[in-house]
Amino acid sequence: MSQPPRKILVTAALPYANGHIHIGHLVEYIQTDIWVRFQKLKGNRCVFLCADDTHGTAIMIRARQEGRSEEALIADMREAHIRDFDGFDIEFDNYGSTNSAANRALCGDVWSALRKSGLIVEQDVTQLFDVQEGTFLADRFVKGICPKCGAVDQYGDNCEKCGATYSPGDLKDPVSTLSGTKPELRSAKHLFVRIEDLHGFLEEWTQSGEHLQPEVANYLKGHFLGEPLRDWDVSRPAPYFGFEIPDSPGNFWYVWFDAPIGYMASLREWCERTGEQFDDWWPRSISPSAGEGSASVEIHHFIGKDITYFHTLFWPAMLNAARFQLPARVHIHGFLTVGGEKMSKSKGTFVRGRTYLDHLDPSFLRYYFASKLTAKLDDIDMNLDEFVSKINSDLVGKVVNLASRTAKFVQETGLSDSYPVDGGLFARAAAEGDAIAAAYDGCDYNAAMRSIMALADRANKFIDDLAPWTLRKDPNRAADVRNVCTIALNLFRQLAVYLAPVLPRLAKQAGELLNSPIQSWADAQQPIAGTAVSPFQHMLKRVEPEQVSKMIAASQEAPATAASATTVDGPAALAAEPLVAETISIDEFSKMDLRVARVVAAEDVKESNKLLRLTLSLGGDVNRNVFAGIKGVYQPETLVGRLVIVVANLAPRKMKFGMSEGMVLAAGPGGKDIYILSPDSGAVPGQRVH
RNA sequence: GGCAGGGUAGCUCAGUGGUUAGAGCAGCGGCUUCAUAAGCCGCGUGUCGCGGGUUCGACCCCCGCCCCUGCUACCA
Repeated sequence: MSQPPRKILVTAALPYANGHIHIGHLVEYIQTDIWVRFQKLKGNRCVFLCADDTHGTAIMIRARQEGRSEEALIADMREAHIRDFDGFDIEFDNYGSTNSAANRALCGDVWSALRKSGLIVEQDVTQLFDVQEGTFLADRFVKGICPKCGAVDQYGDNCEKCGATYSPGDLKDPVSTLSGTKPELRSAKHLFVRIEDLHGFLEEWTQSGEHLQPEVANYLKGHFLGEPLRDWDVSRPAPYFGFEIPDSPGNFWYVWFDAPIGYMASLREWCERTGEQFDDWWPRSISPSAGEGSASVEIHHFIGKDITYFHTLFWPAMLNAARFQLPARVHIHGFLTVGGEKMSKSKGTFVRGRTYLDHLDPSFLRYYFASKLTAKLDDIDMNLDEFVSKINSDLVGKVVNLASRTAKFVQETGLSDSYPVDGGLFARAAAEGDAIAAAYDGCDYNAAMRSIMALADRANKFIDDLAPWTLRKDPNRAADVRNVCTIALNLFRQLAVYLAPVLPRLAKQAGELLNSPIQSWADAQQPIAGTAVSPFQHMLKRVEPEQVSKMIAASQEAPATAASATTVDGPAALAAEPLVAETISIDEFSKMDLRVARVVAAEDVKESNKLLRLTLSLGGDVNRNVFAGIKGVYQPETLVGRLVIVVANLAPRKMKFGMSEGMVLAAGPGGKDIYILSPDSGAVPGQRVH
């Protein structure tokens, strides 16, 4: 019954600072947050850590395109991430950044341990180099013709058409997607970790059955552990946004080296803030196979299946080599699909967290995901109709309804002075607490939600059978009414405790209603009596399907609008700006390079009262950073995805906020009357306007 | 190609070597009207992907096949 409290360190994967949080990310953060809240409610000591993952080529390139520093970019994104997580009640004990002093120091520690173990080796790596941009090109930044089958537009590492794999040097007619220029082969020194030396350890750790789901263990065994492990390339030559390796000037730690160490850095920051000892929470392990004594801390990582091998091979290898305690468990979840399909920008199912919050209550998503999540790494599907009906019938119709149909009968009197005889209902539900707890602890939230809803059904039937609204008509039965409602409200409160990890707001509201705060999992074991009952207030609004469709519409990339109208147009516009009398030649016109472009990012320039910062794609990976004076007329979110016309050869202009590399065409006199030009549907980014 | 996971009622999913395979939602009929048009009762449906095999008996075990998804380290 009462085990000693566990000491648990929990991490969720670090979101990359290159994009906003979307509902796919939220599967993980909600899953983890529920687990952490559950552990805390159980009385365990639990620390929940996360951070922004900030390094790497993608960040460097994007910052360059936006004409600002990497630091400015990641600072903005971090702020947005924190705001989004907060909106979903995801409560980290510390939210750090991999670009922090703490992380640099810890990377240094781990690095020198690897050096001392003799695991670091040097090898030359030949890669394509973009001379114009002055940077080596990762495979995804090179396109060319497949050397095997001749398919065009293939990435540097493999061909999507014929499936051939090759090295970027083999690619025919390679083109850098950054600059559009032809890259050249150059070789540079890279540093590798010889993890094959740890093969035996990894075999044992991954296959022990204790740390990983069985599918994952099989995957690793089949894919990696069956043959010698290849050396892991952990450095990148300059220029690279990251930490320079102290004993190898000009080389930087690869982003996947410093990202997981970011977990530790976040812990260090938390320790500094709270006075806790780092070594108590992430000890140096004496034994390389990490003893998990009862007194020691358990480390739990929650990740998506896309980053499995980083967390189950490289990371344990690094920890082992540096003699840090290994994770007790890596919990791996699947991807989110919407309506049975991959999230899609054009279908509007690629929903950002922020967009969701503009339309819907975060509790809904928390509950919905909880009802779908199991311990397996299957993908989970978000069916929007089901989403609406689950929220409305489970949460509103079953759970909250228990309170809303009885609370007002006892508002005057409060709960009965002692808990009445209820035929064992409360006790039976209390007895299920351990099973529900086990489901939470084992990440089988689906099972937990099923059990809880079954309890809600029983409670509703109880009220229905006893019909307090009928009893109420007989003045002699006032005590019975009070007793029935006392039971009903206690059953409601019990459910609120069981749901508290998922729905912290509901738990708080239940506490306020009954004037008895929910603070612990054990609160579900004892009924309360004699407390006052506050006036009932709505706890959750039911979902209207229109809210969901609006959210989807707001997430949809604007399709070309087909407007047709036969109207009579007035002369005012022409009068305001008369036609220009002077003519130009076709040659003069053709000096202007007008292009179709797609808005791939749009954001507010805070310091300016007119400007939005737009990132325009001209196709491929050719992007332009353009400032447009349309703030207040267009919401940045509504621009993303739509096609515009840009003057591509307008001389770049340095502005206070960065470089503006073009101009988006719009009609209208200005002020609020600004109308961006769109090409007809069918146009694609990069096409020239003639 | 290989590997992993999945294919169970209209939808989303549970499930176990053994009597007539389940839940929620949707649908249909009734009751109720306290409650956020909420609640309660009753009803239906399924070749449990296909074909073999093991077994007294398989949706669950084995083999083959089909379909879906994902992965396939020096990309993130």
